[in-house]
Amino acid sequence: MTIGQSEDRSIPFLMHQIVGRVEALVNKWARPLGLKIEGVRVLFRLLGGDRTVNELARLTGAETSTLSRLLGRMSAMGLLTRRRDEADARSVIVSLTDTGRKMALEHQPVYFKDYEDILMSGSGATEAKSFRRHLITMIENLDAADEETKPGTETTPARAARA
Amino acid sequence: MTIGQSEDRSIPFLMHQIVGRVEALVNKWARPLGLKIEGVRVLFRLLGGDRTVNELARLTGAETSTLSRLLGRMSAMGLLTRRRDEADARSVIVSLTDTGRKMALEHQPVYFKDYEDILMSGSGATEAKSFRRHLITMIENLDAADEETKPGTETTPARAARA
DNA sequence: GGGATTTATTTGCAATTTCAATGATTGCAA
DNA sequence: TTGCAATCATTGAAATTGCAAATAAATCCC
Repeated sequence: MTIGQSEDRSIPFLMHQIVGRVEALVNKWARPLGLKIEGVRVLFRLLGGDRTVNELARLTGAETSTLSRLLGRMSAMGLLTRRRDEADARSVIVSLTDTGRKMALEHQPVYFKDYEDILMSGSGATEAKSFRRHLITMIENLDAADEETKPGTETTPARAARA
Repeated sequence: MTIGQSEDRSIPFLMHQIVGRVEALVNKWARPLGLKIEGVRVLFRLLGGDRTVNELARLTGAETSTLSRLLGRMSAMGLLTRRRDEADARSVIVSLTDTGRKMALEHQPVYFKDYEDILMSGSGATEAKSFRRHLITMIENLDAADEETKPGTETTPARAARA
Protein backbone atom coordinates (compact mmCIF):
# COMPACT_ATOMS: atom_id res chain seq x y z
CA MET A 1 0.00 0.00 0.00
CA THR A 2 1.57 3.24 -1.13
CA ILE A 3 0.87 5.39 1.84
CA GLY A 4 1.23 8.86 0.45
CA GLN A 5 -1.34 8.27 -2.21
CA SER A 6 -4.23 8.17 0.21
CA GLU A 7 -4.30 11.93 0.27
CA ASP A 8 -5.70 11.96 -3.22
CA ARG A 9 -8.93 10.26 -2.23
CA SER A 10 -9.58 11.68 1.19
CA ILE A 11 -12.82 13.59 1.38
CA PRO A 12 -11.35 16.63 3.08
CA PHE A 13 -8.64 16.83 0.47
CA LEU A 14 -11.03 16.44 -2.43
CA MET A 15 -13.17 19.23 -1.08
CA HIS A 16 -10.12 21.39 -0.58
CA GLN A 17 -9.21 20.86 -4.21
CA ILE A 18 -12.67 21.75 -5.36
CA VAL A 19 -13.00 24.86 -3.30
CA GLY A 20 -9.53 25.97 -4.31
CA ARG A 21 -10.42 25.59 -7.95
CA VAL A 22 -13.75 27.35 -7.58
CA GLU A 23 -12.11 30.22 -5.78
CA ALA A 24 -9.44 30.51 -8.43
CA LEU A 25 -12.16 30.55 -11.07
CA VAL A 26 -14.19 33.16 -9.23
CA ASN A 27 -11.13 35.28 -8.55
CA LYS A 28 -10.20 35.26 -12.18
CA TRP A 29 -13.71 36.21 -13.15
CA ALA A 30 -14.02 38.90 -10.48
CA ARG A 31 -10.71 40.53 -11.25
CA PRO A 32 -12.11 43.01 -13.79
CA LEU A 33 -14.56 44.09 -11.12
CA GLY A 34 -11.68 44.89 -8.79
CA LEU A 35 -12.83 42.23 -6.38
CA LYS A 36 -11.80 38.86 -5.10
CA ILE A 37 -13.99 36.10 -3.86
CA GLU A 38 -14.59 37.50 -0.41
CA GLY A 39 -15.69 40.82 -1.85
CA VAL A 40 -17.95 39.06 -4.29
CA ARG A 41 -19.61 37.22 -1.43
CA VAL A 42 -20.20 40.41 0.47
CA LEU A 43 -21.64 42.07 -2.60
CA PHE A 44 -24.17 39.35 -3.29
CA ARG A 45 -25.00 38.88 0.34
CA LEU A 46 -25.98 42.51 0.63
CA LEU A 47 -28.51 42.04 -2.15
CA GLY A 48 -30.61 40.33 0.48
CA GLY A 49 -30.71 43.51 2.52
CA ASP A 50 -28.53 45.62 4.77
CA ARG A 51 -26.31 43.83 7.26
CA THR A 52 -24.12 44.66 10.18
CA VAL A 53 -20.44 43.79 10.03
CA ASN A 54 -21.06 41.03 12.50
CA GLU A 55 -23.82 39.49 10.45
CA LEU A 56 -21.67 39.61 7.34
CA ALA A 57 -18.87 37.92 9.22
CA ARG A 58 -21.15 35.13 10.33
CA LEU A 59 -22.73 34.76 6.91
CA THR A 60 -19.56 34.78 4.87
CA GLY A 61 -17.30 33.01 7.31
CA ALA A 62 -14.73 35.81 7.38
CA GLU A 63 -13.22 37.43 10.46
CA THR A 64 -14.71 40.74 11.50
CA SER A 65 -11.29 42.35 11.32
CA THR A 66 -10.76 41.12 7.79
CA LEU A 67 -14.22 42.29 6.92
CA SER A 68 -13.72 45.68 8.49
CA ARG A 69 -10.84 46.34 6.15
CA LEU A 70 -12.48 44.76 3.13
CA LEU A 71 -15.57 46.87 3.66
CA GLY A 72 -13.38 49.94 3.85
CA ARG A 73 -11.90 49.12 0.48
CA MET A 74 -15.26 48.36 -1.08
CA SER A 75 -16.61 51.56 0.36
CA ALA A 76 -13.75 53.47 -1.21
CA MET A 77 -14.70 51.82 -4.50
CA GLY A 78 -18.17 53.23 -4.11
CA LEU A 79 -19.85 49.83 -3.86
CA LEU A 80 -21.27 50.19 -0.38
CA THR A 81 -21.75 52.52 2.55
CA ARG A 82 -21.33 52.11 6.29
CA ARG A 83 -23.24 53.93 8.96
CA ARG A 84 -23.74 53.52 12.70
CA ASP A 85 -26.89 51.77 13.73
CA GLU A 86 -29.00 54.35 15.50
CA ALA A 87 -30.80 51.72 17.50
CA ASP A 88 -27.54 50.13 18.70
CA ALA A 89 -24.56 52.36 18.23
CA ARG A 90 -22.13 49.48 18.66
CA SER A 91 -23.12 48.11 15.28
CA VAL A 92 -22.32 49.38 11.83
CA ILE A 93 -24.85 48.87 9.09
CA VAL A 94 -23.56 48.08 5.65
CA SER A 95 -25.66 48.87 2.57
CA LEU A 96 -25.10 48.62 -1.15
CA THR A 97 -24.86 51.84 -3.12
CA ASP A 98 -26.69 52.04 -6.43
CA THR A 99 -23.40 51.26 -8.13
CA GLY A 100 -22.88 48.23 -5.93
CA ARG A 101 -26.40 46.98 -6.43
CA LYS A 102 -26.12 47.40 -10.14
CA MET A 103 -22.89 45.47 -10.23
CA ALA A 104 -24.31 42.72 -8.07
CA LEU A 105 -27.47 42.34 -10.10
CA GLU A 106 -25.57 42.32 -13.32
CA HIS A 107 -23.15 39.58 -12.31
CA GLN A 108 -25.36 37.52 -10.07
CA PRO A 109 -26.37 34.96 -12.68
CA VAL A 110 -22.78 33.99 -13.39
CA TYR A 111 -22.02 33.47 -9.77
CA PHE A 112 -25.14 31.70 -8.67
CA LYS A 113 -25.91 29.64 -11.68
CA ASP A 114 -22.82 29.15 -13.78
CA TYR A 115 -20.54 27.95 -11.05
CA GLU A 116 -23.13 25.62 -9.66
CA ASP A 117 -23.76 24.32 -13.16
CA ILE A 118 -20.08 23.63 -13.64
CA LEU A 119 -19.92 21.74 -10.41
CA MET A 120 -23.09 19.78 -10.84
CA SER A 121 -22.90 19.07 -14.54
CA GLY A 122 -23.80 15.49 -15.19
CA SER A 123 -25.90 15.20 -12.04
CA GLY A 124 -29.63 14.80 -12.06
CA ALA A 125 -31.91 16.88 -9.89
CA THR A 126 -32.35 14.08 -7.38
CA GLU A 127 -28.67 13.46 -7.10
CA ALA A 128 -27.97 17.15 -6.70
CA LYS A 129 -30.54 17.37 -3.95
CA SER A 130 -29.05 14.52 -1.99
CA PHE A 131 -25.59 15.93 -2.49
CA ARG A 132 -26.68 19.27 -1.13
CA ARG A 133 -28.31 17.64 1.85
CA HIS A 134 -25.12 15.76 2.47
CA LEU A 135 -23.16 19.00 2.53
CA ILE A 136 -25.51 20.50 5.05
CA THR A 137 -25.10 17.47 7.27
CA MET A 138 -21.37 17.89 7.03
CA ILE A 139 -21.56 21.43 8.28
CA GLU A 140 -23.58 20.25 11.23
CA ASN A 141 -21.05 17.52 11.95
CA LEU A 142 -18.23 20.02 11.85
CA ASP A 143 -19.98 22.43 14.14
CA ALA A 144 -20.59 19.60 16.56
CA ALA A 145 -16.95 18.54 16.38
CA ASP A 146 -15.89 22.09 17.00
CA GLU A 147 -18.07 22.31 20.06
CA GLU A 148 -16.32 19.26 21.47
CA THR A 149 -12.93 20.88 21.32
CA LYS A 150 -14.14 23.94 23.18
CA PRO A 151 -13.87 24.27 26.95
CA GLY A 152 -17.34 23.06 27.76
CA THR A 153 -19.11 22.27 30.99
CA GLU A 154 -19.43 18.58 30.32
CA THR A 155 -17.01 16.09 31.83
CA THR A 156 -17.20 13.38 29.20
CA PRO A 157 -15.31 14.56 26.14
CA ALA A 158 -17.29 12.61 23.59
CA ARG A 159 -20.65 14.28 23.86
CA ALA A 160 -21.60 16.70 21.10
CA ALA A 161 -23.36 19.88 22.07
CA ARG A 162 -25.76 19.82 19.15
CA ALA A 163 -28.55 17.30 18.78
CA MET B 1 -38.12 35.30 -4.17
CA THR B 2 -35.66 36.82 -1.75
CA ILE B 3 -32.63 37.06 -3.92
CA GLY B 4 -29.86 37.40 -1.42
CA GLN B 5 -30.82 34.23 0.37
CA SER B 6 -29.85 31.98 -2.49
CA GLU B 7 -26.25 32.18 -1.42
CA ASP B 8 -27.01 30.06 1.61
CA ARG B 9 -27.82 26.96 -0.35
CA SER B 10 -25.53 27.27 -3.30
CA ILE B 11 -23.22 24.31 -3.63
CA PRO B 12 -20.07 26.41 -4.00
CA PHE B 13 -20.90 28.35 -0.88
CA LEU B 14 -21.71 25.27 1.16
CA MET B 15 -18.42 23.74 0.19
CA HIS B 16 -16.64 26.94 1.05
CA GLN B 17 -18.17 26.77 4.49
CA ILE B 18 -17.12 23.19 4.95
CA VAL B 19 -13.58 23.65 3.77
CA GLY B 20 -13.19 26.74 5.90
CA ARG B 21 -14.31 24.80 8.95
CA VAL B 22 -12.08 21.84 8.17
CA GLU B 23 -9.10 24.11 7.71
CA ALA B 24 -9.78 25.83 11.00
CA LEU B 25 -9.98 22.43 12.66
CA VAL B 26 -6.78 21.19 11.03
CA ASN B 27 -4.98 24.41 11.85
CA LYS B 28 -5.94 24.10 15.48
CA TRP B 29 -4.79 20.51 15.57
CA ALA B 30 -1.55 21.18 13.70
CA ARG B 31 -0.55 24.13 15.81
CA PRO B 32 1.45 22.08 18.33
CA LEU B 33 3.40 20.69 15.39
CA GLY B 34 4.33 24.21 14.36
CA LEU B 35 2.44 23.80 11.11
CA LYS B 36 -0.66 25.03 9.43
CA ILE B 37 -2.79 23.23 6.93
CA GLU B 38 -0.59 23.89 3.95
CA GLY B 39 2.43 22.54 5.75
CA VAL B 40 0.48 19.49 6.84
CA ARG B 41 -0.47 18.81 3.26
CA VAL B 42 3.12 19.07 2.09
CA LEU B 43 4.24 16.76 4.85
CA PHE B 44 1.78 14.03 4.02
CA ARG B 45 2.22 14.46 0.33
CA LEU B 46 5.94 13.82 0.62
CA LEU B 47 5.23 10.48 2.25
CA GLY B 48 4.39 9.37 -1.27
CA GLY B 49 7.93 10.14 -2.40
CA ASP B 50 10.18 13.04 -3.25
CA ARG B 51 8.72 15.90 -5.25
CA THR B 52 9.89 19.00 -7.00
CA VAL B 53 8.53 22.34 -5.85
CA ASN B 54 6.50 22.51 -8.98
CA GLU B 55 4.91 19.13 -8.42
CA LEU B 56 4.05 20.05 -4.87
CA ALA B 57 2.45 23.24 -6.09
CA ARG B 58 0.32 21.33 -8.54
CA LEU B 59 -0.58 18.66 -6.02
CA THR B 60 -1.46 20.92 -3.13
CA GLY B 61 -2.90 23.82 -5.07
CA ALA B 62 -0.49 26.36 -3.59
CA GLU B 63 1.51 28.93 -5.53
CA THR B 64 5.15 28.10 -6.10
CA SER B 65 6.19 31.34 -4.46
CA THR B 66 4.14 30.51 -1.38
CA LEU B 67 5.58 27.05 -1.39
CA SER B 68 9.13 28.26 -1.78
CA ARG B 69 8.89 30.17 1.45
CA LEU B 70 6.90 27.50 3.24
CA LEU B 71 9.47 24.88 2.28
CA GLY B 72 12.19 27.17 3.56
CA ARG B 73 10.47 27.33 6.94
CA MET B 74 9.84 23.61 7.06
CA SER B 75 13.43 22.99 6.10
CA ALA B 76 14.56 25.24 8.94
CA MET B 77 12.37 23.13 11.21
CA GLY B 78 14.28 20.09 10.08
CA LEU B 79 11.28 18.42 8.49
CA LEU B 80 12.55 18.31 4.92
CA THR B 81 15.51 18.99 2.69
CA ARG B 82 15.87 20.66 -0.68
CA ARG B 83 18.46 19.87 -3.31
CA ARG B 84 18.92 20.73 -6.96
CA ASP B 85 17.84 18.07 -9.38
CA GLU B 86 20.99 16.85 -11.07
CA ALA B 87 19.08 15.83 -14.16
CA ASP B 88 17.48 19.24 -14.52
CA ALA B 89 19.17 21.93 -12.51
CA ARG B 90 16.18 24.23 -12.75
CA SER B 91 14.20 22.00 -10.43
CA VAL B 92 14.57 21.51 -6.71
CA ILE B 93 13.79 18.15 -5.19
CA VAL B 94 12.11 18.13 -1.82
CA SER B 95 12.49 15.14 0.49
CA LEU B 96 11.37 14.37 4.02
CA THR B 97 14.03 14.08 6.69
CA ASP B 98 13.75 11.24 9.17
CA THR B 99 12.21 13.71 11.59
CA GLY B 100 9.68 14.80 9.00
CA ARG B 101 8.80 11.26 8.03
CA LYS B 102 8.39 10.29 11.64
CA MET B 103 6.10 13.20 12.29
CA ALA B 104 4.05 12.46 9.19
CA LEU B 105 3.66 8.78 9.97
CA GLU B 106 2.74 9.49 13.54
CA HIS B 107 -0.01 11.96 12.73
CA GLN B 108 -1.28 10.49 9.53
CA PRO B 109 -4.24 8.63 11.05
CA VAL B 110 -5.68 11.76 12.56
CA TYR B 111 -5.55 13.62 9.33
CA PHE B 112 -6.65 10.91 7.00
CA LYS B 113 -9.19 9.18 9.13
CA ASP B 114 -10.49 11.38 11.91
CA TYR B 115 -11.40 14.34 9.77
CA GLU B 116 -13.03 12.15 7.23
CA ASP B 117 -14.96 10.41 9.97
CA ILE B 118 -16.22 13.73 11.26
CA LEU B 119 -17.36 14.77 7.84
CA MET B 120 -18.97 11.51 6.92
CA SER B 121 -20.46 10.64 10.27
CA GLY B 122 -23.96 9.34 9.80
CA SER B 123 -23.30 8.21 6.25
CA GLY B 124 -23.19 4.61 5.23
CA ALA B 125 -20.40 3.14 3.16
CA THR B 126 -22.47 3.22 0.00
CA GLU B 127 -23.45 6.79 0.49
CA ALA B 128 -19.89 7.78 1.21
CA LYS B 129 -18.73 6.07 -1.91
CA SER B 130 -21.20 7.87 -4.11
CA PHE B 131 -20.36 11.14 -2.43
CA ARG B 132 -16.70 10.65 -3.08
CA ARG B 133 -17.36 9.82 -6.68
CA HIS B 134 -19.40 12.95 -6.96
CA LEU B 135 -16.51 15.01 -5.68
CA ILE B 136 -14.15 13.50 -8.19
CA THR B 137 -16.57 14.32 -10.98
CA MET B 138 -16.67 17.88 -9.75
CA ILE B 139 -12.94 18.22 -9.99
CA GLU B 140 -13.06 16.93 -13.54
CA ASN B 141 -15.78 19.42 -14.38
CA LEU B 142 -13.76 22.24 -12.92
CA ASP B 143 -10.66 21.28 -14.79
CA ALA B 144 -12.65 21.16 -17.98
CA ALA B 145 -14.15 24.56 -17.24
CA ASP B 146 -10.72 25.93 -16.57
CA GLU B 147 -9.44 24.64 -19.86
CA GLU B 148 -12.18 26.55 -21.62
CA THR B 149 -11.08 29.86 -20.23
CA LYS B 150 -7.52 29.30 -21.39
CA PRO B 151 -6.25 30.55 -24.72
CA GLY B 152 -6.73 27.30 -26.57
CA THR B 153 -6.44 26.31 -30.19
CA GLU B 154 -10.11 25.56 -30.61
CA THR B 155 -12.49 28.09 -32.10
CA THR B 156 -15.69 27.00 -30.40
CA PRO B 157 -15.64 28.11 -26.77
CA ALA B 158 -17.90 25.40 -25.43
CA ARG B 159 -15.76 22.37 -25.92
CA ALA B 160 -14.09 20.83 -22.91
CA ALA B 161 -10.56 19.57 -23.22
CA ARG B 162 -11.07 16.51 -21.05
CA ALA B 163 -13.20 13.58 -22.10
C1' DG C 1 -27.54 55.08 39.26
C1' DG C 2 -23.07 53.01 38.66
C1' DG C 3 -19.56 49.60 38.15
C1' DA C 4 -18.73 45.09 36.11
C1' DT C 5 -19.71 42.39 32.00
C1' DT C 6 -20.84 41.56 27.39
C1' DT C 7 -21.17 42.87 22.53
C1' DA C 8 -19.46 45.21 18.19
C1' DT C 9 -16.06 47.22 15.51
C1' DT C 10 -11.66 48.89 14.57
C1' DT C 11 -6.64 49.04 14.73
C1' DG C 12 -1.61 47.52 15.58
C1' DC C 13 1.39 44.22 14.39
C1' DA C 14 3.56 40.11 12.91
C1' DA C 15 3.16 36.47 9.72
C1' DT C 16 1.84 35.02 5.37
C1' DT C 17 0.36 35.36 0.56
C1' DT C 18 0.35 37.24 -3.94
C1' DC C 19 2.08 39.38 -8.19
C1' DA C 20 5.68 40.66 -10.81
C1' DA C 21 10.42 40.61 -11.76
C1' DT C 22 14.84 38.10 -11.72
C1' DG C 23 18.29 34.52 -12.33
C1' DA C 24 19.39 30.21 -13.82
C1' DT C 25 18.79 26.34 -16.93
C1' DT C 26 16.98 23.80 -20.65
C1' DG C 27 14.98 22.72 -25.31
C1' DC C 28 14.88 23.74 -29.85
C1' DA C 29 15.52 25.51 -34.21
C1' DA C 30 17.93 28.48 -37.42
C1' DT D 1 26.66 26.84 -32.03
C1' DT D 2 24.22 30.43 -31.13
C1' DG D 3 20.14 32.71 -30.16
C1' DC D 4 15.62 32.69 -28.13
C1' DA D 5 11.53 31.16 -25.93
C1' DA D 6 10.00 28.29 -22.23
C1' DT D 7 10.45 26.40 -17.63
C1' DC D 8 11.57 26.44 -12.66
C1' DA D 9 12.51 28.37 -8.28
C1' DT D 10 13.31 32.31 -5.61
C1' DT D 11 12.93 37.05 -4.05
C1' DG D 12 11.24 41.99 -3.41
C1' DA D 13 7.47 44.69 -2.52
C1' DA D 14 2.80 45.36 -1.68
C1' DA D 15 -1.46 43.53 -0.10
C1' DT D 16 -3.90 40.73 3.00
C1' DT D 17 -4.84 37.92 6.97
C1' DG D 18 -5.33 36.52 11.85
C1' DC D 19 -4.81 37.44 16.58
C1' DA D 20 -4.81 40.31 20.36
C1' DA D 21 -5.42 44.74 22.27
C1' DA D 22 -7.98 49.05 22.19
C1' DT D 23 -12.19 51.52 21.98
C1' DA D 24 -16.93 52.30 22.46
C1' DA D 25 -21.64 51.27 23.52
C1' DA D 26 -25.21 48.56 25.53
C1' DT D 27 -26.81 45.38 29.21
C1' DC D 28 -26.79 43.27 33.76
C1' DC D 29 -27.58 43.44 38.34
C1' DC D 30 -26.87 45.06 43.07
